[in-house]
Amino acid sequence: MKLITREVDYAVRALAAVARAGGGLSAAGLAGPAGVPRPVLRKIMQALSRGGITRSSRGRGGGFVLARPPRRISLGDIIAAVRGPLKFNDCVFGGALCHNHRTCLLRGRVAAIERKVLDEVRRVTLADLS
Amino acid sequence: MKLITREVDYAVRALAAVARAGGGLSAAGLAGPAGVPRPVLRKIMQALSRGGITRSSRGRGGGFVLARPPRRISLGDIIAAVRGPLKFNDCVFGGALCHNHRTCLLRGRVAAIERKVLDEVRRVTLADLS
DNA sequence: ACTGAATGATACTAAACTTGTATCATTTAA
DNA sequence: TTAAATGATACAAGTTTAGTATCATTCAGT
Ligand code: FES
Ligand code: FES
Repeated sequence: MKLITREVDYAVRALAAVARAGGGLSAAGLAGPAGVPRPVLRKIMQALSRGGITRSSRGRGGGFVLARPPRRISLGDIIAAVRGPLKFNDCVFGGALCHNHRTCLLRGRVAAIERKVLDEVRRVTLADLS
Repeated sequence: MKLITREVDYAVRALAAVARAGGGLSAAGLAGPAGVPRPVLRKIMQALSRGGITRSSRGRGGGFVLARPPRRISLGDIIAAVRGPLKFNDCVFGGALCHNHRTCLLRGRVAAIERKVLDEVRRVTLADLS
Protein backbone atom coordinates (compact mmCIF):
# COMPACT_ATOMS: atom_id res chain seq x y z
CA MET A 1 0.00 0.00 0.00
CA LYS A 2 2.40 2.59 -1.20
CA LEU A 3 1.67 6.27 -1.11
CA ILE A 4 5.06 6.92 -2.60
CA THR A 5 6.19 4.64 -5.36
CA ARG A 6 9.72 4.32 -6.51
CA GLU A 7 8.99 6.53 -9.48
CA VAL A 8 7.69 9.30 -7.25
CA ASP A 9 10.82 9.05 -5.18
CA TYR A 10 12.96 9.27 -8.28
CA ALA A 11 10.93 12.26 -9.44
CA VAL A 12 11.39 14.12 -6.19
CA ARG A 13 15.11 13.58 -6.18
CA ALA A 14 15.45 14.58 -9.79
CA LEU A 15 13.44 17.75 -9.24
CA ALA A 16 15.49 18.61 -6.20
CA ALA A 17 18.60 18.29 -8.32
CA VAL A 18 17.13 20.49 -11.00
CA ALA A 19 16.20 23.06 -8.38
CA ARG A 20 19.72 23.05 -7.00
CA ALA A 21 21.31 23.33 -10.39
CA GLY A 22 19.32 26.39 -11.36
CA GLY A 23 19.99 25.88 -15.03
CA GLY A 24 18.75 23.07 -17.20
CA LEU A 25 19.74 19.47 -16.62
CA SER A 26 19.51 16.58 -19.01
CA ALA A 27 18.10 13.20 -18.08
CA ALA A 28 21.55 11.71 -18.41
CA GLY A 29 22.95 14.30 -16.05
CA LEU A 30 20.25 13.49 -13.55
CA ALA A 31 20.26 9.71 -13.75
CA GLY A 32 23.92 9.18 -13.15
CA PRO A 33 24.36 10.89 -9.79
CA ALA A 34 21.03 9.64 -8.45
CA GLY A 35 21.79 6.05 -9.40
CA VAL A 36 18.64 5.71 -11.44
CA PRO A 37 18.51 3.76 -14.69
CA ARG A 38 18.66 6.35 -17.42
CA PRO A 39 15.62 5.21 -19.44
CA VAL A 40 13.54 5.22 -16.29
CA LEU A 41 14.49 8.74 -15.44
CA ARG A 42 13.78 9.81 -18.96
CA LYS A 43 10.28 8.45 -18.71
CA ILE A 44 9.73 10.20 -15.41
CA MET A 45 11.00 13.53 -16.66
CA GLN A 46 8.74 13.24 -19.66
CA ALA A 47 5.79 12.70 -17.35
CA LEU A 48 6.78 15.71 -15.28
CA SER A 49 6.96 17.84 -18.39
CA ARG A 50 3.60 16.62 -19.60
CA GLY A 51 2.26 17.50 -16.17
CA GLY A 52 3.55 21.03 -16.46
CA ILE A 53 6.01 20.73 -13.61
CA THR A 54 9.10 21.06 -15.72
CA ARG A 55 9.69 22.57 -19.09
CA SER A 56 11.91 20.82 -21.53
CA SER A 57 14.08 21.96 -24.34
CA ARG A 58 14.95 19.46 -27.00
CA GLY A 59 18.00 18.98 -29.09
CA ARG A 60 21.60 19.26 -28.25
CA GLY A 61 22.22 21.04 -24.99
CA GLY A 62 18.60 20.55 -24.07
CA GLY A 63 17.19 19.38 -20.78
CA PHE A 64 14.73 20.26 -18.07
CA VAL A 65 13.99 23.32 -15.97
CA LEU A 66 11.36 23.87 -13.34
CA ALA A 67 8.24 25.47 -14.76
CA ARG A 68 7.68 27.43 -11.55
CA PRO A 69 9.52 28.10 -8.30
CA PRO A 70 10.03 25.16 -5.93
CA ARG A 71 7.67 26.67 -3.41
CA ARG A 72 4.86 26.30 -5.89
CA ILE A 73 5.52 22.68 -6.77
CA SER A 74 3.86 20.37 -4.28
CA LEU A 75 4.37 16.70 -3.59
CA GLY A 76 0.76 16.31 -4.68
CA ASP A 77 1.59 17.85 -8.05
CA ILE A 78 4.46 15.45 -8.47
CA ILE A 79 2.41 12.40 -7.54
CA ALA A 80 -0.35 13.47 -9.88
CA ALA A 81 2.07 13.96 -12.76
CA VAL A 82 3.86 10.65 -12.30
CA ARG A 83 1.08 8.33 -11.19
CA GLY A 84 -2.11 10.15 -12.03
CA PRO A 85 -4.43 11.83 -9.57
CA LEU A 86 -4.48 10.41 -6.07
CA LYS A 87 -7.61 8.35 -5.60
CA PHE A 88 -8.01 6.31 -2.49
CA ASN A 89 -11.64 5.63 -2.90
CA ASP A 90 -11.88 4.19 -6.34
CA CYS A 91 -14.63 1.69 -6.14
CA VAL A 92 -12.93 -1.61 -5.50
CA PHE A 93 -15.11 -3.21 -8.10
CA GLY A 94 -13.57 -1.26 -10.89
CA GLY A 95 -16.19 1.42 -11.14
CA ALA A 96 -18.73 0.86 -13.88
CA LEU A 97 -21.86 -0.61 -12.42
CA CYS A 98 -21.10 -1.25 -8.80
CA HIS A 99 -24.13 -2.86 -7.31
CA ASN A 100 -23.13 -1.48 -3.95
CA HIS A 101 -22.48 2.05 -4.96
CA ARG A 102 -25.45 3.42 -3.09
CA THR A 103 -25.30 1.25 -0.06
CA CYS A 104 -21.52 1.30 0.10
CA LEU A 105 -20.47 1.57 3.70
CA LEU A 106 -16.98 2.84 3.06
CA ARG A 107 -17.15 5.21 0.16
CA GLY A 108 -17.89 8.38 2.06
CA ARG A 109 -15.47 7.71 4.87
CA VAL A 110 -12.63 6.87 2.58
CA ALA A 111 -13.29 9.91 0.45
CA ALA A 112 -12.97 12.05 3.57
CA ILE A 113 -9.64 10.48 4.44
CA GLU A 114 -8.48 10.96 0.88
CA ARG A 115 -9.23 14.66 1.10
CA LYS A 116 -7.07 14.98 4.17
CA VAL A 117 -4.20 13.18 2.55
CA LEU A 118 -4.54 15.39 -0.47
CA ASP A 119 -4.32 18.44 1.78
CA GLU A 120 -1.15 17.07 3.29
CA VAL A 121 0.62 16.21 0.08
CA ARG A 122 -0.29 19.58 -1.34
CA ARG A 123 1.15 21.28 1.68
CA VAL A 124 4.59 19.76 1.20
CA THR A 125 6.47 21.61 -1.50
CA LEU A 126 9.65 20.98 -3.35
CA ALA A 127 11.17 23.84 -1.38
CA ASP A 128 10.55 21.86 1.81
CA LEU A 129 12.19 18.84 0.27
CA SER A 130 15.43 20.41 -0.82
CA MET B 1 -3.09 3.47 -5.04
CA LYS B 2 -5.74 1.80 -3.04
CA LEU B 3 -6.24 2.45 0.64
CA ILE B 4 -9.10 0.00 0.58
CA THR B 5 -8.61 -3.19 -1.34
CA ARG B 6 -11.37 -5.45 -2.42
CA GLU B 7 -10.64 -7.79 0.44
CA VAL B 8 -10.99 -5.02 3.00
CA ASP B 9 -14.29 -4.08 1.47
CA TYR B 10 -15.45 -7.68 1.66
CA ALA B 11 -14.31 -7.85 5.26
CA VAL B 12 -16.21 -4.75 6.28
CA ARG B 13 -19.40 -5.98 4.71
CA ALA B 14 -19.06 -9.40 6.23
CA LEU B 15 -18.40 -7.95 9.67
CA ALA B 16 -21.38 -5.64 9.34
CA ALA B 17 -23.51 -8.66 8.56
CA VAL B 18 -22.16 -10.53 11.56
CA ALA B 19 -22.87 -7.51 13.74
CA ARG B 20 -26.43 -7.31 12.48
CA ALA B 21 -27.03 -11.00 12.96
CA GLY B 22 -25.94 -10.96 16.56
CA GLY B 23 -25.41 -14.70 16.59
CA GLY B 24 -22.78 -16.65 14.72
CA LEU B 25 -22.68 -16.72 10.95
CA SER B 26 -20.87 -19.19 8.73
CA ALA B 27 -18.75 -18.20 5.78
CA ALA B 28 -21.33 -19.75 3.47
CA GLY B 29 -24.07 -17.71 5.08
CA LEU B 30 -22.01 -14.57 4.59
CA ALA B 31 -20.76 -15.13 1.08
CA GLY B 32 -24.10 -15.76 -0.58
CA PRO B 33 -25.94 -12.54 0.31
CA ALA B 34 -22.87 -10.36 -0.18
CA GLY B 35 -22.15 -11.79 -3.61
CA VAL B 36 -18.62 -12.77 -2.68
CA PRO B 37 -16.99 -15.99 -3.88
CA ARG B 38 -17.23 -18.39 -0.97
CA PRO B 39 -13.56 -19.43 -0.82
CA VAL B 40 -12.52 -15.81 -0.83
CA LEU B 41 -14.76 -14.97 2.06
CA ARG B 42 -13.51 -17.96 3.95
CA LYS B 43 -9.96 -16.77 3.59
CA ILE B 44 -10.91 -13.31 4.76
CA MET B 45 -12.81 -14.58 7.77
CA GLN B 46 -9.85 -16.71 8.71
CA ALA B 47 -7.63 -13.65 8.59
CA LEU B 48 -10.06 -11.71 10.76
CA SER B 49 -10.04 -14.50 13.30
CA ARG B 50 -6.28 -14.70 13.31
CA GLY B 51 -6.29 -10.96 13.85
CA GLY B 52 -8.52 -11.33 16.88
CA ILE B 53 -11.43 -9.42 15.39
CA THR B 54 -13.77 -12.37 15.21
CA ARG B 55 -13.87 -15.59 17.12
CA SER B 56 -14.63 -18.77 15.31
CA SER B 57 -16.21 -22.01 16.32
CA ARG B 58 -15.47 -25.03 14.24
CA GLY B 59 -17.51 -28.03 13.37
CA ARG B 60 -21.14 -28.37 12.55
CA GLY B 61 -23.15 -25.29 13.42
CA GLY B 62 -19.94 -23.33 13.71
CA GLY B 63 -19.22 -19.89 12.38
CA PHE B 64 -17.99 -16.46 13.36
CA VAL B 65 -18.87 -13.93 16.04
CA LEU B 66 -17.38 -10.55 16.79
CA ALA B 67 -14.69 -10.78 19.42
CA ARG B 68 -15.71 -7.39 20.85
CA PRO B 69 -18.46 -4.83 20.33
CA PRO B 70 -18.61 -3.03 16.97
CA ARG B 71 -17.67 0.23 18.57
CA ARG B 72 -14.35 -1.25 19.48
CA ILE B 73 -13.51 -2.62 16.06
CA SER B 74 -11.94 0.02 13.88
CA LEU B 75 -11.39 0.17 10.19
CA GLY B 76 -7.71 0.26 11.03
CA ASP B 77 -8.02 -3.03 12.86
CA ILE B 78 -9.72 -4.57 9.87
CA ILE B 79 -7.15 -3.32 7.41
CA ALA B 80 -4.35 -4.57 9.63
CA ALA B 81 -5.90 -8.00 9.94
CA VAL B 82 -6.58 -8.44 6.25
CA ARG B 83 -3.60 -6.72 4.66
CA GLY B 84 -1.11 -6.33 7.42
CA PRO B 85 -0.21 -3.09 9.15
CA LEU B 86 -0.67 0.09 7.17
CA LYS B 87 2.67 1.36 5.97
CA PHE B 88 2.84 4.22 3.60
CA ASN B 89 6.47 4.95 4.01
CA ASP B 90 8.11 1.64 3.40
CA CYS B 91 11.38 2.51 1.79
CA VAL B 92 10.72 2.31 -1.91
CA PHE B 93 13.94 0.43 -2.31
CA GLY B 94 12.72 -2.53 -0.37
CA GLY B 95 14.34 -1.67 2.92
CA ALA B 96 17.58 -3.51 3.54
CA LEU B 97 20.46 -1.27 2.72
CA CYS B 98 18.92 1.83 1.27
CA HIS B 99 21.75 4.06 0.29
CA ASN B 100 19.47 7.02 0.70
CA HIS B 101 18.04 6.18 4.06
CA ARG B 102 19.76 9.04 5.79
CA THR B 103 19.48 11.64 3.15
CA CYS B 104 16.01 10.59 2.14
CA LEU B 105 13.96 13.66 1.45
CA LEU B 106 10.57 12.06 1.80
CA ARG B 107 10.75 9.58 4.61
CA GLY B 108 9.85 11.90 7.46
CA ARG B 109 7.12 13.70 5.61
CA VAL B 110 5.45 10.55 4.46
CA ALA B 111 5.66 9.05 7.93
CA ALA B 112 3.80 12.07 9.25
CA ILE B 113 1.06 11.65 6.69
CA GLU B 114 0.86 7.98 7.49
CA ARG B 115 0.29 8.77 11.13
CA LYS B 116 -2.63 11.00 10.27
CA VAL B 117 -4.20 8.39 8.08
CA LEU B 118 -3.77 5.85 10.84
CA ASP B 119 -5.57 8.19 13.20
CA GLU B 120 -8.41 8.45 10.76
CA VAL B 121 -8.87 4.78 10.05
CA ARG B 122 -8.72 4.06 13.75
CA ARG B 123 -11.41 6.61 14.38
CA VAL B 124 -13.90 4.91 12.08
CA THR B 125 -15.46 1.93 13.79
CA LEU B 126 -17.63 -0.88 12.65
CA ALA B 127 -20.47 0.76 14.55
CA ASP B 128 -20.15 3.78 12.26
CA LEU B 129 -20.20 1.53 9.24
CA SER B 130 -23.37 -0.36 9.99
C1' DA C 1 -18.86 -44.61 16.40
C1' DC C 2 -20.26 -42.35 12.10
C1' DT C 3 -21.46 -38.59 9.24
C1' DG C 4 -21.83 -34.03 7.56
C1' DA C 5 -21.11 -29.26 8.24
C1' DA C 6 -18.10 -26.18 9.43
C1' DT C 7 -13.18 -23.76 10.11
C1' DG C 8 -7.62 -24.02 9.78
C1' DA C 9 -3.86 -24.11 6.88
C1' DT C 10 -1.58 -24.04 2.39
C1' DA C 11 -0.49 -24.27 -2.22
C1' DC C 12 -1.59 -22.81 -6.60
C1' DT C 13 -3.35 -20.02 -10.75
C1' DA C 14 -4.84 -15.74 -12.87
C1' DA C 15 -5.18 -10.88 -13.27
C1' DA C 16 -3.55 -6.28 -12.39
C1' DC C 17 -0.11 -3.05 -11.40
C1' DT C 18 4.78 -1.42 -11.02
C1' DT C 19 9.29 -1.34 -12.65
C1' DG C 20 12.61 -1.49 -16.08
C1' DT C 21 14.10 -1.96 -21.23
C1' DA C 22 14.20 -0.95 -26.08
C1' DT C 23 13.12 1.69 -30.38
C1' DC C 24 12.25 5.10 -33.46
C1' DA C 25 10.98 9.81 -34.51
C1' DT C 26 11.86 14.72 -33.85
C1' DT C 27 14.30 18.79 -32.51
C1' DT C 28 18.37 21.75 -32.00
C1' DA C 29 23.18 23.47 -31.41
C1' DA C 30 27.67 23.07 -33.19
C1' DT D 1 25.65 17.05 -41.45
C1' DT D 2 26.11 15.22 -37.11
C1' DA D 3 25.56 14.31 -32.36
C1' DA D 4 23.00 15.16 -28.29
C1' DA D 5 18.97 15.62 -26.45
C1' DT D 6 13.57 14.94 -25.67
C1' DG D 7 8.72 12.83 -27.35
C1' DA D 8 6.12 8.87 -27.87
C1' DT D 9 5.30 3.95 -27.57
C1' DA D 10 5.68 -0.76 -27.22
C1' DC D 11 7.45 -4.49 -24.68
C1' DA D 12 9.30 -7.62 -20.86
C1' DA D 13 10.02 -8.76 -16.10
C1' DG D 14 8.79 -8.53 -11.37
C1' DT D 15 5.59 -7.87 -7.63
C1' DT D 16 1.17 -7.59 -5.54
C1' DT D 17 -3.77 -8.61 -5.39
C1' DA D 18 -7.57 -11.65 -6.38
C1' DG D 19 -9.49 -15.94 -6.80
C1' DT D 20 -9.36 -21.32 -6.80
C1' DA D 21 -8.53 -25.84 -4.95
C1' DT D 22 -7.26 -29.34 -1.38
C1' DC D 23 -6.72 -31.67 2.64
C1' DA D 24 -6.76 -31.78 7.61
C1' DT D 25 -9.28 -30.92 11.88
C1' DT D 26 -13.16 -30.06 14.86
C1' DC D 27 -17.74 -30.78 16.54
C1' DA D 28 -23.00 -31.52 16.77
C1' DG D 29 -26.38 -34.79 15.82
C1' DT D 30 -27.81 -39.29 15.00
S1 FES E 1 -17.77 -0.88 -3.42
FE1 FES E 1 -18.29 0.19 -5.19
S2 FES E 1 -18.64 2.06 -4.19
FE2 FES E 1 -18.13 0.94 -2.39
S1 FES F 1 14.28 5.85 -0.27
FE1 FES F 1 14.89 4.44 1.27
S2 FES F 1 14.37 5.70 2.91
FE2 FES F 1 13.75 7.12 1.38
